[in-house]
Amino acid sequence: MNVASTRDRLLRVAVPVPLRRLFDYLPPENAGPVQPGVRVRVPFARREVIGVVVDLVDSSETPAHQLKAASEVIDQSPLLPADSLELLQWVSAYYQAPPGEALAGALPVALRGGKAADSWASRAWRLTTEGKGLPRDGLARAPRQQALLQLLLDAGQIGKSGLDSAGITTATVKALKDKGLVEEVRGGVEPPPLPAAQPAPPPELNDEQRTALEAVAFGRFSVALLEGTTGSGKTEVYLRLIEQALARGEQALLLVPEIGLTPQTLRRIAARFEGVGIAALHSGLSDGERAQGWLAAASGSARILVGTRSAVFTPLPELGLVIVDEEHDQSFKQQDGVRYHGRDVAIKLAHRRQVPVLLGSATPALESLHNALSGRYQLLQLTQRAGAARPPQISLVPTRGIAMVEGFAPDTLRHIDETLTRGEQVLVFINRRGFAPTLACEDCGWMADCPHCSSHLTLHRGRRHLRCHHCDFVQPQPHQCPQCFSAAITALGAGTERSELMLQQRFGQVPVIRIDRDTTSSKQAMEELLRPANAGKPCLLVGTQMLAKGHHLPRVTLVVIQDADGGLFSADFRGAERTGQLLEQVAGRAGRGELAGKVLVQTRYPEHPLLQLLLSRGYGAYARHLLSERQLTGLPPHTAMALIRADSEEPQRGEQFLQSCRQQLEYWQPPATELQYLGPVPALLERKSGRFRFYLQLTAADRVRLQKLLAPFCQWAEGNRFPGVRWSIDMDAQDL
DNA sequence: TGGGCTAGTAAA
DNA sequence: TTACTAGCCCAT
Repeated sequence: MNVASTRDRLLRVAVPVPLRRLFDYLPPENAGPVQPGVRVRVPFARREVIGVVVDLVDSSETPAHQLKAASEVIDQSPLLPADSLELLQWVSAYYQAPPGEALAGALPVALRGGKAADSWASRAWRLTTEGKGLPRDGLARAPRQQALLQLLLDAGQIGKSGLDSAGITTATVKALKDKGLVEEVRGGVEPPPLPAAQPAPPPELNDEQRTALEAVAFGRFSVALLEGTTGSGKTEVYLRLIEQALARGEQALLLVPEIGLTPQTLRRIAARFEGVGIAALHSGLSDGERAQGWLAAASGSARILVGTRSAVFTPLPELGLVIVDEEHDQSFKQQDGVRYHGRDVAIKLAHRRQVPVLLGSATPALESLHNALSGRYQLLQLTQRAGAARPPQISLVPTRGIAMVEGFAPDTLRHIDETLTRGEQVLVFINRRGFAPTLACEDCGWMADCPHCSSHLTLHRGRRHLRCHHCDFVQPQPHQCPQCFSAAITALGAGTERSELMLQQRFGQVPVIRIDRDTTSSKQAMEELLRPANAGKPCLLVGTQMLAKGHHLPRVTLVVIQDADGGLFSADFRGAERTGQLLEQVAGRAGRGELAGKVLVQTRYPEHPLLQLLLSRGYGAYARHLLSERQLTGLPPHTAMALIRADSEEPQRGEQFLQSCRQQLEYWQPPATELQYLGPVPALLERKSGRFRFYLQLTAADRVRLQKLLAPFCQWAEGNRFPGVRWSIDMDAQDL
């Protein structure tokens, strides 16, 4: 591509607005050559925005007199390379998302504005020509400057870390700079430093781990599902694969769920790969740190990228391996904006780049399991717990008709007591934070409901308020019924706060540690709270699913699941799958060390066939059973599903909009076995933040059929006005 | 009569 | 999404 040919071409720009199209611009006056992937500042309506050039074209559908010129080309070289642009355009097409939003979502926030990409480049210093001409002892009267001069004469240039280790301050550097002897240069971008770690020797692999490792072939595309029981050493397989990728001179991408990226995990990776550039991208970082990590990965200085969902869009020029840990985790699916699934995009990425991808989980998503069983993916299994650990013994504790003590059966309390007496640790899992899920009046039946959502308010006694967990509405805790003024108002049910209090009163001799979103709001809080547990002292941990994932607590020998029934009767067809995953993950926290583990599952329905199946034969058999049920009912993963979601303040508006959608769609594609419509139906949480929510469900024999229908549908819906209605497409929706 | 609010509209 | 405009209400 020569300079003259690019100069006069039009820029096809993805602008960050919710419109499903691109916009063409003239290049700015006196602009040099422009390449796809650079950011540009462009006039848009009556303002200026930052967009990304996705293509250079010779002609435009926009009449020439309407074309405006871009005001500035921000980047010299593409911020997003061609393959990232193509992946993002695929995402935009597959998820029916506006291209500008997909592109903007791929850039770290700090780069979405017009900030220069080299703002995060490391700074280094070297001698100017004049400086180089000085004799070695030319600054004898200023010993510190003399030392720096000698260093620079020997090393050529020196960075911040070099200065630090030589004990030279920036004041000295500035002095030489002012004399015109030293100049600053911009180096590459280095990833932000990780918490310090003690290097640890890698553990021995067992036969299963070795087989799994050997099954992954580098240098070409393949998908493998690593189905490994909790504690079976999946992480060790990941680390060995990463090691191999690094040895091949390639970069490795490790995607983890939102709460999986703990300092503990990062330390483990840092400990294994000392001296290797590792970038971590997660929500706990500042915008600057994120940008720095992203750029370090994009420039190749970071060889390992560990990150949540959105890290899948980070450019990795030498990518050789993709791993998705806990691939079943819900947090991989974006719930608003561009509703992509991180795991599925990771597979697409690996396919495009012709590299292997490994999906790991103790409780695979039915989607992945289906692909593995049908031969599309390779199935690798780890059935033995690593080291001396043995699988926990699981038993049901029936609670129907039993006199319960604040949500605990007498039997359960006895086991807790015995375990603590032995000096071991107990973990109590309650999937509900706060003190109680609602407050009710005993006299008139009033209940504390959210004024904006179709849900109850949760009592948070510590903060003396009622809070809605869906919209964050807060009101002070009432002490009499607002309806009949009776003082007899009771907290119904139990959350983590209430159980913590009760357990404290009963087992006050050991620390009771509560882990939920309310106690771990600050960055380091979780680690801080878990310190006594990690120290191995007897203690009681009470928490929500935050506690269910990824923590290795070798002294926990008893796990109590306070209420297993929640998801068994869910209206969402994925309810049973999720409950199974959660129970298996929580149960997996027991007995990870040398001591045997025990799991108590409290339930009102001990005879429930699904519960029986899960407990007697484990998640593997349970999931395979659910898969056959889904086949009979024609549900994903045996079919493809998309939702058209709509919400409005007035309930009829959203519903009517979806009604017209259905009419339009049926006109294009009448219902048939290969394509079925359901709805409009109200969402499970019908009202949220003052808006009524409905969806129209499309189920098709294959994805292509849905794609072919949804693309024109979006054009149609975008071209029409539906006052008061907000709508979106949710391809492969995970929640109803 | 003008200020302030909302609903509607266009974006290259 | 954002920024602006037309139309409307209501207090002065």
